[in-house]
Amino acid sequence: MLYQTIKDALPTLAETSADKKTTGKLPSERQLQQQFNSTRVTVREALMRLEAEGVIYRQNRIGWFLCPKRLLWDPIQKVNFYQLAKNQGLHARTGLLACKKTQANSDICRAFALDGQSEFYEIYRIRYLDERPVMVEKIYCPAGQFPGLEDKALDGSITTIFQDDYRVKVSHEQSDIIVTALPDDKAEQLNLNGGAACLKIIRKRFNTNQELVDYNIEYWLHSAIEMRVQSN
Amino acid sequence: MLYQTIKDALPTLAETSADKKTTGKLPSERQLQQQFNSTRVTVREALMRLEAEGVIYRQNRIGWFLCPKRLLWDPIQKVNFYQLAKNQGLHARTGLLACKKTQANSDICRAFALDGQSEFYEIYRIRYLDERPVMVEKIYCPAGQFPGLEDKALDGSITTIFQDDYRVKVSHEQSDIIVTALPDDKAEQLNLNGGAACLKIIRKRFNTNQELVDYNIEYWLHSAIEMRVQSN
DNA sequence: CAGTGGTCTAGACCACGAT
DNA sequence: TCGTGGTCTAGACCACTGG
Repeated sequence: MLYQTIKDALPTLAETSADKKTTGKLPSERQLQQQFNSTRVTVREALMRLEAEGVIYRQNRIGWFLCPKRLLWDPIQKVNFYQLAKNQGLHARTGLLACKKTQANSDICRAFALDGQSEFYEIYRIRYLDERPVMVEKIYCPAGQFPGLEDKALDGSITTIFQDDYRVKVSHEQSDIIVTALPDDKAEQLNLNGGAACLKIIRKRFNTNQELVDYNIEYWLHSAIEMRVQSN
Repeated sequence: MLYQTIKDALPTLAETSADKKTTGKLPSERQLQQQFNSTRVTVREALMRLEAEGVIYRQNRIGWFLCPKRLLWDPIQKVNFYQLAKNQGLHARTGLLACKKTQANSDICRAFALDGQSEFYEIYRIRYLDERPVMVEKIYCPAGQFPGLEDKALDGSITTIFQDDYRVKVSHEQSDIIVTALPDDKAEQLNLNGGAACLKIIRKRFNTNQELVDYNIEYWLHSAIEMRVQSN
C-alpha cells in the first residue's frame, strides 16, 4: 500500500519541498505520482489517509501540509481561548464573519424554551492558531436579552461582553462532541475541503438560574485539537 | 457532486437492498455505479465521505451499512460499560483477544515510573454493541501487582476484578482523546478497514495514593460514539 | 464459483491559485 | 497563463465472502 511508503517518506518530502524554511508544504500530487511511480488517484488516496490520521492537512486548491502540534483542550475547564493557546505557545486570533438577527432552527428554540418565531443573534466566527484556520462557530443567543450586541467587539471574548456589558454570568456548560465530516459551507470558510474529518461540538452555557445563555456550534479541524479530561 | 445525490437517496437505498428486514446494508458498489451512472472510484469517494460523516460504515469485504445510533458517553463519569449501554437500549459484550505478560513501550513505562525491563500484563479486548464491533483496547498493568491476572474472567469488568480480587480501587482517571485513523491491525480485529476515522483514547486510572493502576489505549469507531461533558 | 470489495492504472476536463 | 488541486471516466487484477 502506497500509503505506508509515503508516510515513511514524509519528513524528507516536506523538507525537499521547503523553499527556504517554509510552511511544511508537500510536493504537488503530480510530482508525488512521478516520484513514487504511481497515479494521481492512488497518491490522493494515500494522502487522504494521512489526513485522516492527522499527520497532514490540506488547504483548498493550495496543497498538502504537515500538521503542527495540536491544541490541548479540557472540555471541563471554562478557559479563555487566547489564554489556552498562549500557554501552549500558540498565537490565537478570532475573526468575525457575520452577525445578524435571525430565527433559529427548532433544536435551538427548544433548548431556549422559546417558540419558532423568536429572534436570535447569530454570530458567525472563525478561529486561527498561528494564522492557520482551525475552527468555525455559530453562537446563538436571544436577541431580546442582549440589545445592541451587534455593535460590540465580537472578535474578542463573548463571555467578557456578556459579563461586562449585560451583567450575564455563565456558571456552567454542557458540551456534546461527535466526530463527523466538515460540511462544505464550513469548509469554505476555513479554506479547507468539505468532507475532512472534524470535531463538532455543541455547547450550551447556563447562568446560575439554570437558564440557557447561549448555544454554540463549533467545527474543529480534527488534527488541530486534542482533548484531555480528568475525572474527579 | 455525487456524494450529495447518494446521501439523499440513502434511506431508499438501504430499504431496497434489504433482503427481508436485514441490517441496513447498501447495494453493492457496482450496483450503485450503474444506478447513478457513474464509476466505481467516484461511488467509493462518495461512500467514504458519508462514512466520514458517520452516516454509514463498512465492514471489510462485506459492504456498506447504515449506522445505528451512537453510544452516548460522559468521559467524566466512571460508569460501567454494560450499564451505560443498557441504559441506552443497547446490548454490550466484550471479547478477550489476548492476555500476555510482556514489556511495554517507553511511554507506558514512564507513566508507571518503571524502567523498560518491567513486566506488564497486556490485555487485548474487543467490545461490541448489539454484536457490532465498535472498539478495541489494550490494557497495561504491572504484572507484579496483579499475580494470576491471566486466569481471571477478563471478558468482564476489569475494575471489578481489581477491586474484588486485588483490593485495588480506582479513584480517578485521566483521558486523552484525539481523532485519528484506525491502524490496520486494529481495523482487522474490528472487521473494518484501516484508515477509517476513529477516536483514540488513552486513559490512565489512579488509586487514592495517586499511583497509576492501569494504562488503557482504546480505539473507537468514530460513528459509534458521542461524548457529553458537563462543566461544574 | 460468481460476485464483492481493495487496490491500482491511465487518462480527462474544469476552476482556481500563483505569477 | 501555467500548474495546481477537484472531480470524474473506464477500465484492470486480486483476495476474499457467500452461496
